[in-house]
This record gives sequence, structure tokens and C-alpha cells, in this order.
Amino acid sequence: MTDKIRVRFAPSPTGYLHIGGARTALFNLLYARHNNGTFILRIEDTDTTRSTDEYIEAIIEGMKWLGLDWDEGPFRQTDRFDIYRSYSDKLVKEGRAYYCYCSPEELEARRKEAMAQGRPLKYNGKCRDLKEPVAGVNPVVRFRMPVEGQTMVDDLIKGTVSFDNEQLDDLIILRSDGTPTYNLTVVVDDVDMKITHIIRGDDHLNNTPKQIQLYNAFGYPVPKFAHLPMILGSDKARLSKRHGATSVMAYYDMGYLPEALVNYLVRLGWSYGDQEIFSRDELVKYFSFDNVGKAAAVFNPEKLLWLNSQYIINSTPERLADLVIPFLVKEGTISEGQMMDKQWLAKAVATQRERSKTLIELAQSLRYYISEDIEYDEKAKSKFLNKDSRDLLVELKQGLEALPEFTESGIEELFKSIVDRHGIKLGKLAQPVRVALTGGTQSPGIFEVLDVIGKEKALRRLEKAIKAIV
RNA sequence: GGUCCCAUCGUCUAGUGGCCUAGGACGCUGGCCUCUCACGCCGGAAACACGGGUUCGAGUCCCGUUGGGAUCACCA
Repeated sequence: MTDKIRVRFAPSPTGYLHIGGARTALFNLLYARHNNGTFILRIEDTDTTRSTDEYIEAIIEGMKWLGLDWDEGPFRQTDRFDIYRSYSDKLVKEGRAYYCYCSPEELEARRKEAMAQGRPLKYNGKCRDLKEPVAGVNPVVRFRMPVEGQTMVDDLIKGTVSFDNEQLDDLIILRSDGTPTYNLTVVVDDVDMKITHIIRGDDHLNNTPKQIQLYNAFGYPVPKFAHLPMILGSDKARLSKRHGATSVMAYYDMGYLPEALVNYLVRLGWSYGDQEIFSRDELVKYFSFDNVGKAAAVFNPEKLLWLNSQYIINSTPERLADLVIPFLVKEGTISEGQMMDKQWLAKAVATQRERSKTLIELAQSLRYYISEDIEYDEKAKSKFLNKDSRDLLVELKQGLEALPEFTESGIEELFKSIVDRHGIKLGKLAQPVRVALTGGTQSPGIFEVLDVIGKEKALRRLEKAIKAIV
């Protein structure tokens, strides 16, 4: 048996957990679970000007909602500055890194010049072989990159990718204020945390040869890499705010189930034959980089919506009842903290779940069950609540009042007898009743609706409808 | 601009040289079911970017073109 697999998700807390980050975390998790490995959460907050505790909390909230449970961490890089500095010092001592006194302005000017001349935007090595410190300047520490040869990246998804060392820059590993930069901290942490597989977005592929050189300089074995293709918006540009919701928690707000989002995300770039819907156990069992695609994928909200509807249909009414309550509050259908008969609510939910694509839609569809009063849709009212239906409604109301047991089957029998007596189709009676009870022309089966609404409320609504006709 | 990555229906994808007159899913669409809506079921339109090779045979391998994306900070 080889060493235990250890992977990590390493977001920087400069924003909320977004769709792309969530998928990266998910693939890390699945790979870890599939191989019985360890999944680590590490917060890359070395950019102290942009990182906030609020975002750390938001990322954790998003991961918890999606069930992306980590085994170790969260570690924070700001707690580990001493470690990075000691690694940097070691490099300087060994001549693998050097102090650079060039000012940001100087660097910027050279970059502009290089850009204008069409040359690679690369540090010119001015301070590479400097013998004496420059007085009065706080230097940065630069890593001495090899100037010839190639660096090979062996990637589980992209295959072998080679880079000419010539185009690798002498990157800054310690800023002039002594704080470490990304390329140093990732490598040090991945070494220190014994990460075996680095699974991240392929926007990092170009960083990888530099990091490999760092591993070499430290004398540590290079981990395996898996660079995931990007997620794009409908215009094929990288997914961003202007494509709509990118924050994971926005999908909570829109009434999505976490397992639906997970299922959608995993199928963006990964597949298992023709299967579309996967349980968490199946995901863990089937996951492999062999069937992760190389091409970027366009985020498609319609398919996510469909998946959500499937997950709603297949959730138990009891669970859905619990989940929908916050949305009923938000809709104003019930008040915060209001006591609900959970069993009754589950029964109501059971009649609506196959016509609700989100928890918001579910909450809205529950309104005429819960609220005391309803409003008529004008078109529905004029079409079905009229002289033709009045007598039928009266007859039904009397029948319901006299019904010994107010059950779905009892109600159905009553409907049948009225319809038979008049020699009309069921719809002739059902539609006016539907409008009387729900205000509109679309609803679950009319017997179920009556059953859920209950005798008292149903009679009140029929009475109201009959009066509205006169 | 340099470097790197990528390319099958509108979208997500199956396809690892013959099983492909290219399969599935979302969306779109015709029908069935039916008290309405939805679910469900049956059917339809819809793709191998282009050009060269290699091979008896290419969506599948190679090269080029085109197109898209990423990256080149004292950000991560």
C-alpha cells in the first residue's frame, strides 16, 4: 500500500464560496473519499488587505451546506508566517533565492517597455548577482529560476505538459514587508501538510512549473497534479457575477437542494456513462480522473433546475416540509416561529412536490392550503364561477356538509354522484371547484386539494364563491 | 503579444481505430395519460470546427488552420 492520499481545498477568503470553488472542493472530497484519503481545508489569507473573517465564515457556511465535509483544518496561512520565512531564509542561504532591490515603479516601467516591444514580461535579473545590499531599501526575496531546460508537469487530467524554463520568472517569494507570497506558501504548506494530490482549477496550470522548481529547491518530492477545466458562463467567458448567481449560498436562497447542486456540479466535466443522477455514495464509488474531461464547461441553469425538480420529487414530504418552512416565512404565508402541524404540512407538500422545481415554488404552491383567504384569478373567475356552475357548487357544498367522513375517497364518490346525476364530465364540476378553492385553474387533483384544505375551510370558500356569482 | 490549455447536437456529455446510418441528459417540439397543471410515457428536429496526412478503415492517431479559454503582479 502506498502512502495515504491527502488532498486539500485552498480558497482565499476574498469572496464567497462560488460555483467554481465549490466544484473544486467537491472533486477533492470525492477523490479523498474514493481512496479513503484525507481532505484538508486551508484558508489562503496571505493577502491581508483583501481577506476577511466574514468571507472565511461564508466559505465554511457554503461548504457545510453542500456537505463538503473536511477532515483537517481549517488552517490559516496567516498563522504560519514564521514557517514560510524560515523556508525562504533557507533558500537564500543556499543561493536558491536572492534579495532584489528594484522598486515597484522600476519593475512596472520595465514591464511596459517589454510589452511595447513584444518581449516576454519577465524580470530582467538585475539583482540576481548583486553582492552588496542597497542601503535604505527593504528588499524582496526572489527565487532563482533555472534559465535553461524544461519543466514537465505530469497532470492526471491534461497529461504531460512541458514548459521551457527560460520563460519562467524569478518570482517574488517574500515581499518587502517580509510577508510571503502565494507561490511560496502553497508549496511550503503542501509539503508541510503532506499533500499527495493537488486538485485545482486549470487557471493554475501555468503556475505549476514554478512550483515544481520550488519543490526541487526544497528537495521534496513533487505531488501529483489534476487541473480541472474552468466553468464558463453562457457567453463562454469565465463564470462571473454578470452571468447571474455565482455564490453557492445564492442557490440556497433560490430554493435549491444541496444535493441537486452537487449533482449538477459533478457532471460539469465528469461523467459516468449515461447516468445523470447520483447519490453521494455512488459519486464516491465511481469517481475517477479517468472520466474527467479536458474542456471547459458552460454552466447551464436550466439543467440545474431540472435536477432540482428531480431531487424535490424524490425527497420525502417530511423532509421537504422542514425545508420549506423558511420559504413560507419569507413569502409571508406564515410568521416566524409559527407552530405548524408538520404531518399536515407534509401531506400538503406531497400533493405539490412534483410540480415544484424549487423550494420557493413549493412554498408558493402551498399558499392556498395555508392562508385563510384566497384571491381569484380574474380570467379563471369569469370563466368558471358563473351561472352555469352556481347550482353545481351549491349542490357540492350541501353534499360535503352532509358527508359522514371528509376523506379523499368520500369526496370522490360525492363528485361522481353529482356528475352522474347531471350527465356531465368531471371537469365541468372540478374546474369551478378548483377556482373556488385555489383561486386559479391549476392545482393538484381536486379531491386531494379538498382533503388537504379540510372541511371547514373548503365550505367557507365554496360559500364565498357562490356569493361571488350572484 | 509570449507561453500554456481546449475543440462531438444550443448546453452537459458517451465515444479510448471497425459495435457510429454518432448514444444519453437538459432545453425545444409532436403525441399519449388526464378533473386542470405538473409528473410520467412514446416520438421528432438538433453535433463530430476546417484542411491535410497515417491506416484496408478516423469522431477516435499525427500536423496545420481557425476559434475559444487561461496565464504572464510585492493577488491568490
